[in-house]
Amino acid sequence: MSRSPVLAEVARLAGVSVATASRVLTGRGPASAASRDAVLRVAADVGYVPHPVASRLARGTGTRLLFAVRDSRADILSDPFVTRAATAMAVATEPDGLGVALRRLPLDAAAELDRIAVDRSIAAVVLAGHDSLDTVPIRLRGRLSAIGAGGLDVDSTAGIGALLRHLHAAGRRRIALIGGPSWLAAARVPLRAYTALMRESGLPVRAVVGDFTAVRGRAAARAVLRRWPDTDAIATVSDATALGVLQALNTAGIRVPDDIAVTGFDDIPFAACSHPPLSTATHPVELIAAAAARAALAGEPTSRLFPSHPVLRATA
Amino acid sequence: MSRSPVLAEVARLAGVSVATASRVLTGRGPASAASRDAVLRVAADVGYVPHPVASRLARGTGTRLLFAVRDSRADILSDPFVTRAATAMAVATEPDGLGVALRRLPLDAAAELDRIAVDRSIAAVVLAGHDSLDTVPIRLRGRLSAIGAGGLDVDSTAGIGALLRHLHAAGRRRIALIGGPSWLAAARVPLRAYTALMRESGLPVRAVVGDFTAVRGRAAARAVLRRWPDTDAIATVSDATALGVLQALNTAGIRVPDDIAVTGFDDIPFAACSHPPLSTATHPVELIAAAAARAALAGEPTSRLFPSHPVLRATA
DNA sequence: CTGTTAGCGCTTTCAA
DNA sequence: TTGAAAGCGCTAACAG
Repeated sequence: MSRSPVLAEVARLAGVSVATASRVLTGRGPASAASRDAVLRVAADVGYVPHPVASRLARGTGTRLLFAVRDSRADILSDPFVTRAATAMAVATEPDGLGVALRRLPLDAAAELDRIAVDRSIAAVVLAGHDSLDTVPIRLRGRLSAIGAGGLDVDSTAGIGALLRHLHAAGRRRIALIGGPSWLAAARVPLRAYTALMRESGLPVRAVVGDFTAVRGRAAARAVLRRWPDTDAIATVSDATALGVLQALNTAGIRVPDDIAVTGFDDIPFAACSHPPLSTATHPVELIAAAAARAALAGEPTSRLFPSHPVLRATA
Repeated sequence: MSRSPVLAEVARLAGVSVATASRVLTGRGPASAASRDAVLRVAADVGYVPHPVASRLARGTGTRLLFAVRDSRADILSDPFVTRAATAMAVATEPDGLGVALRRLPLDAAAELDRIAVDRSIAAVVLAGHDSLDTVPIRLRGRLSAIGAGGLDVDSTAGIGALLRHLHAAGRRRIALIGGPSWLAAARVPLRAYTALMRESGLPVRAVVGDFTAVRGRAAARAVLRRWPDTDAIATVSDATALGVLQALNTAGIRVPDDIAVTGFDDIPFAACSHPPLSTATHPVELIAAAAARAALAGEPTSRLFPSHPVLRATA
């Protein structure tokens, strides 16, 4: 078993120069039909597989897509949203010979971003949890995209809106919201939607801060009950939070949804396994992640909203 | 803002050749204290960051770690175990300038493995769901490791054993097991442990096949009840399965753990959020994944068992 | 211990 | 449209 065939071999066998072979195989630059055919046939014959590393070195682009998640929690990289997204990116970039790298960034990410900008092994960067793309190093321009905050995001205004309207239609009139952390600009979107809707319907605004974890969800639920004992619905912006809420209500002997309705957000795989099964909104996390990866690699700072569909199970 | 400094610059500034600079910076090969100091100082001064892509091209090693998961399910790549492990690998390999790629392999993976073997961008491969490493292409030798099946694995004999003993001590005498899929060699380990323990204690063997999903867990639970109506405990080899079991029992009006005790396996983040909270065994998935990544990269076909600790919550 | 010299495999001017 | 040649930035013989 010999070494894998290289471009030079293909070129020689096809009777053209490596330059021509390269042009044909990459699709960049001119080539006559004759040489195109020859090269393509030989390549297929010998089972030529290009060497992405060599190609990227020559082109000056990196070999990995960095998924940089800004968060205050040290364990954010084991958050289901992050692991799902990272995995989807790995799948999406695999065919290009790229790999994905993962890094948590502290809230003040400036220094870290500078370091990333000079790392020539990084082809592009997908940012999550960042609120202003204006402050990123210029050297990163043209090779990054963002999830959330003005980048690729779930249409949470519509999503939370639909859930809240459902609660309202079901007769709930004292609806609390457990939102996202205050340092996250993207968390303001669902909060605004909630506030506007409550005002509009003449309902009280009962918002507390959450952090996308079940632990915080439990605590937040208790806080809500203490502060507004007559609450009849708790909406959240994350399934994990909602599961925490469910637990807190269960142990407090409060019936769901009879006494209090609960809604999640994201429809993680186990949302259907809670007791009662969680009503939530489903989001194409894998699609979003793949789109973010492509946008970063293409250098187009895409801004796009993905649909949020209510999934009504038993908690609301 | 100019380009990042390259090795040649550092060498020139330090008054040595690039070869020496390379030796110092990579730590391979000799170097006098004097040149070492000079190189290191200059490198720090100019903020030299090596170019992993160039280095790996020169060295002939790839730039990504492939996590190849063999499974019959098309959606296996969104399994929590896979996403957790992949993420952990991305974190573990990030400092080396590597990225991770993810691929599902069909049960008959021979052709796919051959293709992987000729992909020069792949530095190493971590296999999961594979049962015999003897059949992998020779070209992959020395750069792969395996999770499960004789590679890096959870000590499921001990883990399942501890859970079963706990059930037995709690008075359960008709314990069923929902195991793993039959095509997976690694699934035989917990099954053997279960069978041995049941025989030893003079208890009936009630084993059915599962596939690590909640959906299958629901169906399997119903099958168990139909076949052995007096079952008083259901052990599983995956939390997802156990959550499915819990659901099936809930809807059947069977009380857990009063009527039937249930145990999971893995302690996924949401195991604590089920109702009742799931008793299971906790496993260092991230540690295992990181170790597998290191072993693959180091070319040492490690075989090691990781501890499984019972986490007794409310279902058993 | 050190520098010189070839590469690693591909891309991309540039001149023909 | 094509080929020669010069890199991309680093590593590793090899001779000193």
